[in-house]
Amino acid sequence: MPDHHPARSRRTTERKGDVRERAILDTCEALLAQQGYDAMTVGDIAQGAGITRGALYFYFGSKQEVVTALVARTVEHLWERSRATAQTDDPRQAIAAAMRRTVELWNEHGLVMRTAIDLSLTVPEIGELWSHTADLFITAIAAVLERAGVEAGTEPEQASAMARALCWMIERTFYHASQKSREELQKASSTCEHIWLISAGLVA
Amino acid sequence: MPDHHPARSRRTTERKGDVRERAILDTCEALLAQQGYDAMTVGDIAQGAGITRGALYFYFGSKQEVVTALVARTVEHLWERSRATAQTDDPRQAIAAAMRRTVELWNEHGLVMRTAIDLSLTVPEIGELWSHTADLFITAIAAVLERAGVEAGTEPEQASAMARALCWMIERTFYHASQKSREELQKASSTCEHIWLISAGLVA
DNA sequence: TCAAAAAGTCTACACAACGTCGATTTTCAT
DNA sequence: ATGAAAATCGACGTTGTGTAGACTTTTTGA
Repeated sequence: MPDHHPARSRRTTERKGDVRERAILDTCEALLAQQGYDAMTVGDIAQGAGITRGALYFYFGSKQEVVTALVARTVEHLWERSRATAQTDDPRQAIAAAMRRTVELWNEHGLVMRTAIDLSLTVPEIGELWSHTADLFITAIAAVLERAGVEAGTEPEQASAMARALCWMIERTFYHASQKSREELQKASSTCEHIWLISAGLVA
Repeated sequence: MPDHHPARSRRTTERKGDVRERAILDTCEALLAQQGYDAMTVGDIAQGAGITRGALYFYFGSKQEVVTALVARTVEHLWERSRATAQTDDPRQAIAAAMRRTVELWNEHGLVMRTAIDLSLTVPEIGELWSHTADLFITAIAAVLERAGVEAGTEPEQASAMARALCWMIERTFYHASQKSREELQKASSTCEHIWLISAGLVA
């Protein structure tokens, strides 16, 4: 709506701060991998981003806010990615596709996802982001179960509740497997897919 | 080997320190419920136990050590309790009994169990305790699956791997449900039991 | 073009919690 | 009752946090 200059792409300039902000998040992600959340200090992040602590506080109010922003950035990816996945009517294919996608997501973003899970209790904002993400998955799983013939509803043995349990199974199994290796993750995926299929009544 | 006094039961007296130590752990558990791990300070624990910080460091080297001891104490309970459970040959009954027992454990010790899970990554000792506990459950679940006819082995679709996934499903589902209410926990239990039964091939 | 406003940065400070130390008091077995 | 071991205390040094105010760079618009 604003900005009528004809031959100009959306945002004219990229604020210097935008670059720094990205540098901060990138550094945070790297440090998270190297030292873990507790060991990582605000000074470390600032240093890695090429500024002082004082300057970092211009961008974020605390270490928690930095990590929250990092999680938000990552979760954004997940959502985009999920939206972009082709839809299938055949439950079997839908399940296979979902598991394949999930493996990719954990391979790419496992570290941040694990961090998000770990901090969900401590940092309410992150808990919010993660539980919202989980809800998306639960809804998707429930839809597949229903299409496969599982009775719809929220009672303990109906689709919604089962989808929730399956979602947590996948989350936790992948959480552990992604800490070990890609091979483990792949195996874990097979197991989860198998249980999902059985739960949907799609296996003898 | 030492101590030959005939008419004396094992430990003659209970050291004053033993009482204090228990008081510290009790206080820690209470504070954990009230404020959570991060908010809880060593000073708080000491005060709650009726001593100063300095004195507390006579018993434990750090806040983490205190919590680790608390987790160890609780986990001890779990093991005793599990050992004391009647064994059944009928898989259906075994599953029902296991789930019933699990609900009880989470009702009684949910807070500490959740704390143990949360700190597993940060505090290696706690991670150790918890993963060992999980292994016990995984072994038990696998045994039931095998007795129900699931092929034994560690490949992705065999008993061990499935048991692991089911264990994480139960852990995570109970983790969340126990934060809400006993009713939620009960429902969660039904759902998990259902999926376990299906996975064992015990449901049409 | 250029000056004022906005954005970004730095150093220094005050604070909270941690863990340690040495001195001191209490407990307890003989 | 007494001496060694157990338990307690208060004070100290350290580290990491978040804030404040002064300073520099960048952007904006007349």
